[in-house]
Amino acid sequence: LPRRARSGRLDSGLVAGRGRREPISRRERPAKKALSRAAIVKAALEIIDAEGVDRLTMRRLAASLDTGAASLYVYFADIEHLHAAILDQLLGGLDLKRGKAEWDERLVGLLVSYTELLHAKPALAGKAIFTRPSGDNYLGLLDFILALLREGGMEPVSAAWAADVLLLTATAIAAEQGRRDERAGSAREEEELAEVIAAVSPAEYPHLAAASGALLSGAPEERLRWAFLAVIRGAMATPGADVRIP
Amino acid sequence: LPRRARSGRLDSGLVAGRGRREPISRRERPAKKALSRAAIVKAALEIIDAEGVDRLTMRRLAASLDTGAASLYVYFADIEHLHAAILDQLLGGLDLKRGKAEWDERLVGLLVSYTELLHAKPALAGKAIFTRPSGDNYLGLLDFILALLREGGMEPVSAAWAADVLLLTATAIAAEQGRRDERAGSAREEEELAEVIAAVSPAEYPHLAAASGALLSGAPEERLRWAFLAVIRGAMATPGADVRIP
DNA sequence: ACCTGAACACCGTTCAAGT
DNA sequence: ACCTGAACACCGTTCAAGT
Repeated sequence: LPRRARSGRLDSGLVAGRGRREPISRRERPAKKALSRAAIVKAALEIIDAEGVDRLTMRRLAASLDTGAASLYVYFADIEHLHAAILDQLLGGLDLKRGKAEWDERLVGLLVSYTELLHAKPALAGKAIFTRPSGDNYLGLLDFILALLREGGMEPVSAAWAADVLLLTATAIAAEQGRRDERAGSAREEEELAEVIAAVSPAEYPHLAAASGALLSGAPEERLRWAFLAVIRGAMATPGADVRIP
Repeated sequence: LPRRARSGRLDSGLVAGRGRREPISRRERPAKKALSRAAIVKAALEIIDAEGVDRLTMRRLAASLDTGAASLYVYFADIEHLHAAILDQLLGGLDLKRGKAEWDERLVGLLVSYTELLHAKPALAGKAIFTRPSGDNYLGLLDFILALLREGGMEPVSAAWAADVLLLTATAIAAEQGRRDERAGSAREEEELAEVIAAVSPAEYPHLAAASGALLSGAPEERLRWAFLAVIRGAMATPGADVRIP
């Protein structure tokens, strides 16, 4: 095992007696599995769950796989492709069953599930706005959303554009909401905008002052369902032709 | 001027004759202005315009102001607060005039302007999803949107939630679209998802295959206007009570 | 083809020390 | 109060060299 023997990490585990550092045992790092896209994504998800998305870096991920960061570039062109693959894997947990409720109620439920899935990983949601995944699970989700919209009788162009907007909205809300939760720990100035809105001057911003109660009202899930419902209803009432620029 | 004399950057300008490096002249760095929030934001905008948002870092920004990165922390708690201040400054360029068109047409136009403003700065738009600005210009924009929605007769809670969703949607679209444009230079695999969608298997994803033409159809501005119009119409038809969870 | 260590070219933030 | 250099604790990506 020449490579492992040369490893600095392993060496420090073997040089015993100094500072009681936990030895890197065979239990922790069993029979060094071969690298693969799937194995890398799995390890990435473990890091995210254990320490949060911010701690997921190429270097840290590589270390958890007992290799160097450079090795990951055999499987992913860059960190954005890695993020896309992780997100697609996550989407595999979505339940795309038929169900018996009305099509719009099922669609809202699905989008809420999607948002909640991303909610715990706000940083990942933020990345997803830039790099949408193009894996099987994302395609399956998109296909299912289109099916529901068509089931509801939505015009084809509206349905296509609505699916796009709905997914983007869900992703953006997950990114925003999730980050807000993360910050809650700091406690000193959680929700700066909310505070500013609550204290805004009626003379300077009359409509804002009048609406401040409404702006801060509603449980997160209510507002989430409202957003999806509004987009669906609006899309239903808006054929693509309404915005055609000649 | 003891500090400037000690500056490594300036020294390298003074040691003449080596490699023809452009001297840091008084024209370029005139009479070293005092730091202030406004001066820092101004310098940041100059960097963004000249080199793109990705090049805007605390260290680089500080260097352009002839100081060290640590000095900026007197004015901004962290880089996110800096981003929020930059975005708010940018929003000052928005035209909030009354106009004579119908309220919804004016609102769509305003949101398109907002998106275009951010479009050139996709990375900044991406940050704005996490940290919304809470400066005067953002408040003014929010106030104006609320005024238009109320002018259209929208129910107060719907109007408040719609303003929030519209701004988030515009920001997310700007982030997504802008990044796509940035990538166009690479030319090898522009729009991975689009390619995948165009070539999707009808057996596996029947609705997606059927909608692939519609999904890729439409000019960016058509789709943008459609998205805003759909949200506005949907919000009009969706009172907050429709999603109240008892 | 796959994997590696080392290097390259950077980051944001903190802090003791100065003015 | 404001400003600084230096340090701390990191990053993503490339590349020559190995197997």
